[in-house]
Amino acid sequence: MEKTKILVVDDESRMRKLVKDFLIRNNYEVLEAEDGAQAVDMFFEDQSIALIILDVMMPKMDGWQVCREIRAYSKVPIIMLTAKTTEQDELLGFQLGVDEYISKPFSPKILVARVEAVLRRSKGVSSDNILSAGDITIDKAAHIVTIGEKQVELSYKEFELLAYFVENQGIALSREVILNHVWNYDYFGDARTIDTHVKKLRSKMGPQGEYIKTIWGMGYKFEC
Amino acid sequence: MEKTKILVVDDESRMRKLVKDFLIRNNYEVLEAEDGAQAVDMFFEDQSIALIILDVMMPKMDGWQVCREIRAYSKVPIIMLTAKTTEQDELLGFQLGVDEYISKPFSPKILVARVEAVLRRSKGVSSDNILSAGDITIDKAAHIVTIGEKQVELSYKEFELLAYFVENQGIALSREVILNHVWNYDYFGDARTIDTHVKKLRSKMGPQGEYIKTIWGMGYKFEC
DNA sequence: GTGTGTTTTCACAAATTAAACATAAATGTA
DNA sequence: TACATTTATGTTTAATTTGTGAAAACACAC
Repeated sequence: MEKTKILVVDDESRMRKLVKDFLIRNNYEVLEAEDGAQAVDMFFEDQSIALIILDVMMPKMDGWQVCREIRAYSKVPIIMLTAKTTEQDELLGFQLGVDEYISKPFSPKILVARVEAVLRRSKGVSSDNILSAGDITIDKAAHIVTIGEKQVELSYKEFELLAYFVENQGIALSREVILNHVWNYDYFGDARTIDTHVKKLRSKMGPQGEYIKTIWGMGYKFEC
Repeated sequence: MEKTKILVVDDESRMRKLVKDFLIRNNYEVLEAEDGAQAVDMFFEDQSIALIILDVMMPKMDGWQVCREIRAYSKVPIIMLTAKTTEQDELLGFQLGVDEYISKPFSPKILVARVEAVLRRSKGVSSDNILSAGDITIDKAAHIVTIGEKQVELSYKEFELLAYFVENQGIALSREVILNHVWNYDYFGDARTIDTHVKKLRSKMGPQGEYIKTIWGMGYKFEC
């Protein structure tokens, strides 16, 4: 699979390098921009940028302004780097559609964890009704699941369950939570019914069935 | 972890029960008030209420008035239940600081989704379940612990215990306190059980296992 | 009604974890 | 140092959770 592209915007080259290094070490592809104008240009030229990390403090055009311009056209996830986050900032950021903050100085682990969390969130919310994970494609409108080139025949419940897993990939889901979302809220059946569906899903999905991981004592998690 | 408390205000007990049921099934704690005065009283008595769901149409004091009184002192998120939302209503609500509307009749999914969205927003943008200490990162959503670059496989209890330690780093924790938080309050087993888990945690954590320090005659403390 | 496919329940085996126990090691105290 | 306590650790036992196959319940078309 293609590496995920991240655009890092900061006027300080040292900071850009720092962030870039962490991300590259975690298998991301990194583009750099040293000011807002360049960032906006790059973003509109390269449609495959999956995430933007934006420093707030920049000469000429500050991070908020960059955010505003990009948000006028795109819902791409944006993470803001701030010296320290005040409530004011958070409120402003929220109105502008910022997805996450990271306060400087930050640890590499936090940076990567936040990046992953934001990407995870944004994955589920694709513009149309098509979800995907690895080589699995789910067309919610047509109720069709494809793995690789081949279409997989799933029953209604199996489909709903898989779609829910993919919408929440990377997140550990308890049986209770799954029941509430995939079944109706007024369903009072046995939670073990999920196990049976998971079993059938795994067997129908072939090797990709292993994407559905058991979290012992907790529930399940979908992860490629 | 503590459940999130939601105050539901409606004069019709049937409607209260309906909303309450949905919320409880999603692991919220629900308080009820049957009129505005009671709602305001309850809110100021219980500081831990995280969200208020307010019916607009109520005898004596209507939802708008309740909202006004609460907003005079608090920024607690408020969701309004309306028969049908007119632009007028929205404008008024917006001025009063209403966070969200739900039109009756509503589906349980919509209710819970809105509640979750509002709570997420109110927690600040960065509401991700990521803890860290030194080079240890804990992603509570994904149920993943990373030390340095490497992922560590922990059992359910081990994960919960480590998360609790990291959430309370630097604080000396007695066995009793640990039992009450990581195990259930109604757990009456041997407190020495903790020792066994600490042992396994330390061994799985390698050198970082030493972050879990023994406080002789007292309990344990996590510190980098 | 019959037949077909789906969903749910159930029972039991397999896997995994949690708890208990026994003993060794460490710590604090007189 | 000797003794009492407390903690660490390796091992054993018990309990819990999950996987699986099969049967029962259900839904729906014919």
